[in-house]
Amino acid sequence: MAPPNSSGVDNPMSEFPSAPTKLQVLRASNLLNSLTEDQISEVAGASHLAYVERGEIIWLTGNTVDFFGVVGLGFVKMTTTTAAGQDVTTELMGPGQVFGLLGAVDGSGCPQCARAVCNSWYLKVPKRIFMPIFQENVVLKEHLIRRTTNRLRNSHKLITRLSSAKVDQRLASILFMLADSYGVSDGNRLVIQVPLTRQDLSEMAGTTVETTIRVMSQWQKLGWVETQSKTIVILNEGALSALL
Amino acid sequence: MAPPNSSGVDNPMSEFPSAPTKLQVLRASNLLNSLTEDQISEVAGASHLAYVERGEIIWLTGNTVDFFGVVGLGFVKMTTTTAAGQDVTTELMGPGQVFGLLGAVDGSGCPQCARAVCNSWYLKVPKRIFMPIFQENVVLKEHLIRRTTNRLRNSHKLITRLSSAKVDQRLASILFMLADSYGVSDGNRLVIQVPLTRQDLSEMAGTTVETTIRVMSQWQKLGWVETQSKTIVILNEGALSALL
DNA sequence: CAAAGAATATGACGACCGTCATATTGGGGG
DNA sequence: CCCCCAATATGACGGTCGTCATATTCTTTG
Repeated sequence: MAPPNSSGVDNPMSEFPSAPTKLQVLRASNLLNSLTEDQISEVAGASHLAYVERGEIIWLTGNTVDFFGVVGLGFVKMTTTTAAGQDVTTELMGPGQVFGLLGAVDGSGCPQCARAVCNSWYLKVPKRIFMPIFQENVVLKEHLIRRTTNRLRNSHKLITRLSSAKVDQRLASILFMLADSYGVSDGNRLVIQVPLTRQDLSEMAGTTVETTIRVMSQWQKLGWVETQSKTIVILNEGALSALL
Repeated sequence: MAPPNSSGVDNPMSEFPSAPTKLQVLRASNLLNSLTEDQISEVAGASHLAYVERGEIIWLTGNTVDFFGVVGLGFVKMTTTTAAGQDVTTELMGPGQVFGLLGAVDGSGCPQCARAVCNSWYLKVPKRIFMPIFQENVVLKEHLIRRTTNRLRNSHKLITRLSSAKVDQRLASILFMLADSYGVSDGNRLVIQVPLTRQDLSEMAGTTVETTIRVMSQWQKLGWVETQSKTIVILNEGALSALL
């Protein structure tokens, strides 16, 4: 994958999203922005911006990699493939979010696959450079506890939904979760600025593409949601909430 | 609940399990045993052993408590109740395991309900005493990162199962997970020393009691498992594995 | 020991949704 | 512009398992 224009300037002639700078990525990370300026400079200097296209695999489950990632622009999903060949998305990482750091900290490598949801930029932070900094930084450890706790909490919520909710409830719940993190209100419209296919949604909801399409199609006909190529818009929050 | 004999001596006249000592509980915790001897003594001195009976609630979701728990003897399950009134167990804490500490660390209180699976002893550790010790202890923070990461990993595994596996596969998977943590090999028998009802299993497998009973009943008829009042025994690992 | 309650067992029925198939639409590339 | 592929839409069918009901067994309590 030839790197596109990474000068930080939006190039209207190019289809690629403009690359953020390494410093921008690190400063946008609410986990890593607790590093000192010197440490941020050191990490930025040793890191590399990488570009991935939609669907591209960053690493596979069980791979050994010498870096962890920070999403700069776009989204990365953490997935597991079942014995039956079905993909399950356990987490979606958006801009500023770190992925793969825990594997570095506990030496377990890559317990899940990391794959780009859309064309994205991410920062590859070398473990070799980062881990000594991590070892000396108590505040970063505290932040990591909090971040990991938050992720555990979200996992518990997902478990609860998967255990008992009907598919439509699960999908509504996912839309609200996405709106919480990546939604923008625009009048009566709640615009989820994540470019997700029905396949992506189905992997998060523990169902099949066909079922996801059916539910979303019905909601579109009812005027409850609207989808465009890069967004999902919640038009009737009340109706979706009432499903829960 | 009147505290039973807590002298540390097994009383054959009593139906209550014998109480461990506070020091035993702390030393058995692979998270808390990284404290210094002085800190362990301080924590033990300020803590109280508590006894709960089967089904008893230690705290409800949303409660505010001034302690976290360490299981001494028995098991505690962390549950959420759905809008439809169904209980979902996200985690099972056994002897030596800490519950509620993350709520203390991040100030979120009790995001889940803690309930005794069987008659159990646990240590109530006052947050007021513990948190200053925690703040000064980098090794404990590192251990907590690891522990929380491990729990997050296990949650991802559960999510994967719930997303796509059939009920029998889910139950088999849960039996193996339990055997991993709490199983003892005895010849060809893998004895899971956790006293779980079909209700408990169903809450962990995201299904109903009736369905759990059907599956387990069938496996008993096939000679694959055997259940007694306090244990589940895997008799045919191969057959259960083949379901996965 | 007897009674009560909890846990387990089982049957009947139907709803949810997965599977398989086919058609249509939308987006990207040449 | 055309072609190809991916994404979405929809139908038919059937399997899994949830729901409701009832019976039996086991455990606990007085």
